[in-house]
Formats: sequence, C-alpha cells, structure tokens
Amino acid sequence: MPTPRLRFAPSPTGYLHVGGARTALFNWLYARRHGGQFLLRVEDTDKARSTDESTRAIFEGLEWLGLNWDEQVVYQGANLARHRADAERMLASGHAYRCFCSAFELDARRKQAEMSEGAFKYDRRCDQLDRAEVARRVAAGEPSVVRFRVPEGSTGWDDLVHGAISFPNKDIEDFVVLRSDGTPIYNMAVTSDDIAMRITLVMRGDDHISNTPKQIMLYRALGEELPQFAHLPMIHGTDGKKLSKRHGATAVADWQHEGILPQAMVNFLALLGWSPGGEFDEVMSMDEMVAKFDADGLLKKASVFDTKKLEWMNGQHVARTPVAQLEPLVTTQLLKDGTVTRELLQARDAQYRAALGVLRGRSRTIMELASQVPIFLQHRIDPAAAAKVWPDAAGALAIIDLARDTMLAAPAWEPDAIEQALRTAAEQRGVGVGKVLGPVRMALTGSASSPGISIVLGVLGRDEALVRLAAAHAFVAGSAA
RNA sequence: GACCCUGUCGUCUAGCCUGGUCCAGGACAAGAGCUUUUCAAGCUCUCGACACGGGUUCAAAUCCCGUCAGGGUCACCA
Repeated sequence: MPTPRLRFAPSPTGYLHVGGARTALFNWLYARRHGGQFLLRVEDTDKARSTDESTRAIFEGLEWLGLNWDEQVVYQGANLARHRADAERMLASGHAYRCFCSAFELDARRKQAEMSEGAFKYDRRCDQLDRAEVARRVAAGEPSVVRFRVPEGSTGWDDLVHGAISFPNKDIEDFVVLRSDGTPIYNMAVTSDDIAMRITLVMRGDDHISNTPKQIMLYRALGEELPQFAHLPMIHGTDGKKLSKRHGATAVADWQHEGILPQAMVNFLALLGWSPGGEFDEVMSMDEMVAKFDADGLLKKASVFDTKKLEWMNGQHVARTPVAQLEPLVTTQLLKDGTVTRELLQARDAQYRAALGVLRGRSRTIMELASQVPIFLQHRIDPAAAAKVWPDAAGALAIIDLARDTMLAAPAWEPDAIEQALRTAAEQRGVGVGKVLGPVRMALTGSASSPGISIVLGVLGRDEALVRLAAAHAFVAGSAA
C-alpha cells in the first residue's frame, strides 16, 4: 500500500474554527501515524470572502496547535487553468454539456417548482441541443455554463467512518462544473486538486457527505482512481446545534487567549469524535495520540463541545508541563495584567520558578496560575481582607509574633515542622487551627487565600518569611495606632 | 418537501462487528466527605443512560424490521 496522502482544505473566510482544527488534527494524526503526508490547501476561489488576514490566522492556528504540514501550501486560486482544462476534457469526452439557461431564468423556475412539487432539479433541456446549435450559440458569444451529465444508477462508497453510503443518481441533478465566466465550481476545483495532489484519503466534515457522490462521478469521468473517504461527525454547542459564534469562543485563538495550552486543546479535540477504544488514559501527549490513532477509532456521532472538560483537561496538562516551558507563558500573562514588573521577575527569578513549580499542580489555566504568582514575589497586604482575618489588633499581633517565635526557635528550616508547631500551638491555646493559620497566612502572603502554609514557607525561604512577618507586625501596629 | 447521516448517564465515551462475563464500565460536570486553615488541586462516595415499539433467540445495548427524534445537504457559495 502506498503511503497515504491527506490534506486539510480550509477556505480563508474567517478564523481557524475548532471544528476545522479538529478536522486538521485528524488528518495530521492519520498521516503521522501511517507515515504519510499531511498537506495544506487554501481554498481561496471565493475572492469576495477570502482574505490574507484569515489565511494568516489559519496558519497561526495550525502552528500553535503543532500541526505542521508537508510540502508547499497549495492555493486553489492558482490552479484555475487546470480546473478549467479538466472540465473541458469532460465536455470533449461527452461527460458534460453546455447549458445556456441563465441564472435568472433558473432562479424563476426553481421558485416555481418549490411552490408546487417541492424540490427543483434541472430538467436537462440544454442536453437536447444538437451539436451545431451549441456551436452556433457559442460562436455568437452567448454565455453558457458546463454541466456534468449525471449517469443512471447509483453512486456509493465505503466510508472509513460510516461504512457503506450510497445515493440514487436520480436525486442528483446535472450540476454545474464551470460558470459562464469559465471559473470552476467547488466540486470541480476540489476534485481536480485532490487528483493533482495525489490525495489518497479525503477526511473532512460530515457536511460534505452529499458532495461526495458528485465528486466520485467526476473522478470516474476523468478516468481517475478514487481516493478513500472518511466523513467526520460535526461538533455542536451545548444546545445541540452546530457550533457557531453565539456559543462563545469557537476560534482556537480564543482559547489560546483564555490560557489554554495547545497540547490540552489538541488532546481535548482528539477525544471529540475519536476514541482509542477499551480502557485508556484520557490525558495524552501528542506522541501518544499519534501512536494510538487509527480510523477504526473514529466515531459517527456529533459531539458537544464541553468547555468544562476542556478546562479540566488543561489543568491536567498544566500540571504536567515543565516549569521552563510554562514560564514564558505566565510571564506574558503577568506583564499583561500589570501585577508585577519585568524587573521584579528577573530579580526574584529563583523564587518565581519555585512558585511556578508549586502552582502548576493547582491551576486549570495560565491565568489562574498567574493570578497566584504575585503573593510569592511581593508582599502587599490587602486591607479589606486583612480587616476580616485580623479583626482585633492585639490578637493579630499575638499570632504574628507566635509565628515569628516559632520560626526563630526552630532548630532547622523545615516548613512542615513549623506548620506542625503552629498547629500544636493552636491546640494548646484551645482554639481552632484555622484561627491561627488564617492570620499567619495573611501575614505571610497579604492574602486570605493561598497554598498551604508550609508550601508558602518553602517558596519564600526563612529570611523572606521573617521579613514579611515583621512587615505584617508593623502594618497591624500602625493601623491600630 | 426530497435525499443522506446519527441515536448508551446532563456531556465525552467503553461495550455493539464475533448475542450471555452488562440489573451497562470509565471520564467531565453536579452533590457529599477527607478538611474546626482559606482558595485550588487530589482522593473517596453519591446521583445518573442502552430513544420507542415489534421481531428472532433459552438469552438482545449487541442481530432484523418499523416508528420517533436530532443533524446535514439540496446555488453559475465553499
């Protein structure tokens, strides 16, 4: 069996949508798994809607996800001459014919048909025209389109996802392949390009199932061998409808900005419409997915995009990502928030990295992680929170001093032992552990919520911890005066 | 309207091909607990589904037929 060649063929009329990203991912995964090629084709034949900006956005989205493509990007618009030549070849071989019915006229007939019998199907009236008349009208400059002559019978294929699918040809009208201005219609361009690119497996969304019989007829008329087809199920919003703007974030770039890691996005998308089967770990690396991916794991049912699960998945990946890899992402977020300065990050680099190490295991997104970093790098007491945790000055001072004395008295700097000593002290005083650790947390971090005391102590270090306690003492004493 | 596709917990799914081991397993979400130290994470537990109706069979989530529901497509758009 020759090595498989697959392609992702987006039309650059917007951003890289999660549905498109999932299609690209499956093509990529299949190609990588089977040692084939993953090609990219930009379907920019609709000049009115295509923009360079969205072409760029698609490239960026694919790159962010880590879906690298092979060979040069193919721009469909550059192949108009071949599309046209292929259509004319069918005209010459008798698989297609010229139609002089105007779009306006057809429109009127379509409307009329819809009112009486329902669906409109082209009645082939121009197929009756004799050769001489066609030649005369063409020579006279009368505009015409090229229509494919749909044969009798039925057209089907063995879909890699759905199994056997077939359509009675009588339900398919003689479709246009070349417009009156000589440009190709979608199915013509796609088929011509897939042939030229020697694509062996066309994997795309379910919504193309009804285009497939038309494309198959084109392959046959052109005397080409058929590729395999795999039609992936759609992705829906929580209301069961096709995912769209009103469902919120649907562009992969939106999720990038929401603090989602590309490996989490890819992992999540992979599990929408694919399952390795049997028992398996849902959290996978790219390599693991490539190793497990195969067509028999492809599912038929449309799935719902569940953002809660995406976030959970992201948390799993954040926890597994090395600090060195997390650091630039968190730094960008921190500087964007303006909560810390670049100078501070550089000055406290060791502490910053230590903080990332403890924080990554407890954050679902980069934002969440970033929001906890500042308490480790700078000591700022939040007055509102302080007033709640430290209702009376005398009590607060007593606990802050207790913490200081405990640390000073400790034989060695062991955060766990110090936290334990504070717990014991609380018991001896007959108060809840929270009554002691809460105020200590406030003194140490300036915030009412943070990781556990021993964790905080571990990141801060002895000197910093003592400095902060002294500052907290001064803060309380100052506001009491 | 016609044609095509799909139908297992709220969601993602395992199981279906090769009926029994499934009064259906896992994950996310939700609820409770571990936690009289917060926030988060983690762990434990709970809630929760074979769309419906027939048939075949000793036995059906699994095979067959029908119904219903949802989705997609029907352009000189892609």
